Amino acid sequence: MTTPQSPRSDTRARIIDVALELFAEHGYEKTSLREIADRLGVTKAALYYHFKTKDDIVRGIVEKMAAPLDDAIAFGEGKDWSPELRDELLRRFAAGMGERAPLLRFFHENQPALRESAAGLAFKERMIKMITLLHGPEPTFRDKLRATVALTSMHSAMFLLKADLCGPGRESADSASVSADEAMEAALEVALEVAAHIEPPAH
Amino acid sequence: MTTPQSPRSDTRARIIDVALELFAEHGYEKTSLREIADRLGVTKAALYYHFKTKDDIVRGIVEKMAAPLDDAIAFGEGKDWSPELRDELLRRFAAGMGERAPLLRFFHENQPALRESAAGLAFKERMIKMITLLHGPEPTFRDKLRATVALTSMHSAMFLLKADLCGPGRESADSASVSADEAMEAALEVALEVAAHIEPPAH
Amino acid sequence: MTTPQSPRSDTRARIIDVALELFAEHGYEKTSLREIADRLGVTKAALYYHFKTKDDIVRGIVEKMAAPLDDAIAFGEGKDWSPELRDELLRRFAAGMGERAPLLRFFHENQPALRESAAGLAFKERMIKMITLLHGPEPTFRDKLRATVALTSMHSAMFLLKADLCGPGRESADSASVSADEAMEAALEVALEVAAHIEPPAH
Amino acid sequence: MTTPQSPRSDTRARIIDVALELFAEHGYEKTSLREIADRLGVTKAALYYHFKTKDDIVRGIVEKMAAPLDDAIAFGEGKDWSPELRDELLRRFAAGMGERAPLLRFFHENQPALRESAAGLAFKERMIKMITLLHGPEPTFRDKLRATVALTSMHSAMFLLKADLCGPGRESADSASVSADEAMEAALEVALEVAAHIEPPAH
DNA sequence: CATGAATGAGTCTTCATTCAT
DNA sequence: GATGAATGAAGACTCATTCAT
Repeated sequence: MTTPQSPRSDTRARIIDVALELFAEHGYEKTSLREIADRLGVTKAALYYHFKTKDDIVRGIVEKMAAPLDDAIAFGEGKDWSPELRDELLRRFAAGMGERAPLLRFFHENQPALRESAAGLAFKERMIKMITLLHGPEPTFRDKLRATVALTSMHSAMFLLKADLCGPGRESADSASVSADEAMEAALEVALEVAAHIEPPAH
Repeated sequence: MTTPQSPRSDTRARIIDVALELFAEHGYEKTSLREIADRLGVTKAALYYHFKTKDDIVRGIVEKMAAPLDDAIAFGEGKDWSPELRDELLRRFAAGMGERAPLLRFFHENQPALRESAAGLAFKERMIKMITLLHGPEPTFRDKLRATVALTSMHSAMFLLKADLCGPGRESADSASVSADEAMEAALEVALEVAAHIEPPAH
Repeated sequence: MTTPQSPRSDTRARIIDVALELFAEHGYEKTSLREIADRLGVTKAALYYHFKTKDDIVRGIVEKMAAPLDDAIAFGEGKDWSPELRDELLRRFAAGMGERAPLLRFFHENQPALRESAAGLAFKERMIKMITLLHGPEPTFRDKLRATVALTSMHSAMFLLKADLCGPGRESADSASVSADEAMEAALEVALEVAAHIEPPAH
Repeated sequence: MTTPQSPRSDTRARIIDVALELFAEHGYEKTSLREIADRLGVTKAALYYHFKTKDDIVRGIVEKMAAPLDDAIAFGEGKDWSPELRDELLRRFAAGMGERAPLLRFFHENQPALRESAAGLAFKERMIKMITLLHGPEPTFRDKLRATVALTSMHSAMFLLKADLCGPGRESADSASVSADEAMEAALEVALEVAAHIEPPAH
């Protein structure tokens, strides 16, 4: 069903890339199909050859970019919960999403739009699945929250990265020189810290 | 005729309340001035009597709702950093923002719109200030990130709260029964956990 | 009917002055009552105390400013046409309107608005009356046209005056230094030149 | 279905024609895009397919209609000034603009709107260029004014034509029967009269 | 595969005007 | 004499979407 018989055309893939970039940067609502089309050098109508609707582009984005998340979920599902599993899940999530930062940004910063979108909800389902895998069985609300917060640390790291650039004269010696990769590394560490507090039932 | 409670029309205040409610629920872009006006039983033009522009309503929201944040900042500013100060700041932030959850939701879930808004940026500045007070002097990037993540825990708690309600058949015994207040309490605890890892320079 | 029993309030007069200034500068349509009110330091509603409607302000302008025109018309009416009368009429028109340049500008540059305005038509009537007095009895179309063109020379002079300021690098030695008064003088001369060609019936 | 006359839609051209007609008749500000669209039997949005903005329609009008003016300017530019050149320029201007009377009307009667329009200023530049060609080198202010007044005679003729029709009971025997063509002829003659007074430097 | 042309619904915004106080 | 609050109508403009070619 998801495996196409042919490369599905280059344009389709380019639309997805450009759309995600713009959605992450300017937001879903503020990004018009014309902008996407213009940046690709095609007409709006061309987009409609590849996608039935604007929301369908989101579906395309999710389908293409959520693979690492699905892999992590597949890896965790069925296995018994353990601190090691928990940490491995976070590592896989970080590895997969670190390179797909725009997707996370899009997800976190466009909830209102995504809430009304089938594709958006599908991605949210995955995030929630990931959360449940992280906190394991019989979680307290606190545990659920720790799992959730751990998953958001990546996005927070990006927020910080952008914020430091704009803020006037607030560049402490070290943080100004942090690269995106280093930021993601730090995000994983902090995520592990948070998750470490998750207390499994003492069976 | 419509029972005016106070001599000076309270319409302005009502606009702010309704607008924040709708902005948080449906998003800034998806909330039209017509919706706000309708829910208030006035015409769109009435909104323009009180606010020069849609974005100006955001400014109004921030000005009215950011007071607790400002108080917390004022409390922390000038004081020497200490773990106690850090925790007290978080407590004050939680106390102030817990009751203003919609504001936080609006802030986190509408970044694209807020990025292009003077009022939005003003609020962001406050959040960043709060972050710097939390991590104290000479922070590592990790410390900054911990401060940031701590501040987001409140919003994550709300995300969880909503997610549990909507998600189909995923109500684990305890979390379904968590009240908003309990959630905020948990959020504060997790925030304190995260912030506890902040390592001050060993002067 | 036009003679008020009292100074009619200072505000009324100030409204008229400011309105004409703005109407001439930015045009009738582009000038909002708010602009007029703001510049006067009063509220829009205050304007409505003095004038029933926006168009009524135009009526006020005409009533206050058209006096010199009426004087010239009164002077010419009833008298037998002669080249001397014609020239004297032009001189009086020039003397009266030179100081009321904004009125002429308003009239010439806002025809579309004035065409739909009772007050505007009233002023137009006066201009047409002036034209008929200028060309005298049994005019050819050419004569009428000469009279018309003569009356427009004042406005053309103002057009030139403004145009020279903006045009990039087009300031020939003499014209750049022309004052408004000199321009009006020149306008009268050219008007007399044009009118001189009017050929009266050789009775 | 609606009999498309030419392969490439002629809608753009029709918009320009209808828009100029309405702009000249009711004024730029008072003409809404809905009116233009309605008269063409299309929707407002269709206008926006062809023109980015209302002002862009003006640009379209000028680009399409100013050709004769450009031709006259091209003819005059570079040539040494002489009374013959001056008169030939006027003749060409009259020939070109006589058929485009609405454009002149639009220009003269909508200055406030045109002053704020790039397209409007572009046309004004041409008019000013035409003026400078007419008066030749080292003009006195009077000469410039004569050139200006000469160019306005066409518009004054139209003013007269319309005035006679509307004015109540003021139709002198001959002028009522003047056709548009005759009026333009008269306008050219008067223009030549005015321009004849231009005094070139006695080099 | 893709475009050119067009639509319908809706957005923010502005304005002249009104009226109780 | 004047204001504060509000309205109704309208305006320019944008956008996702459609469809014949």
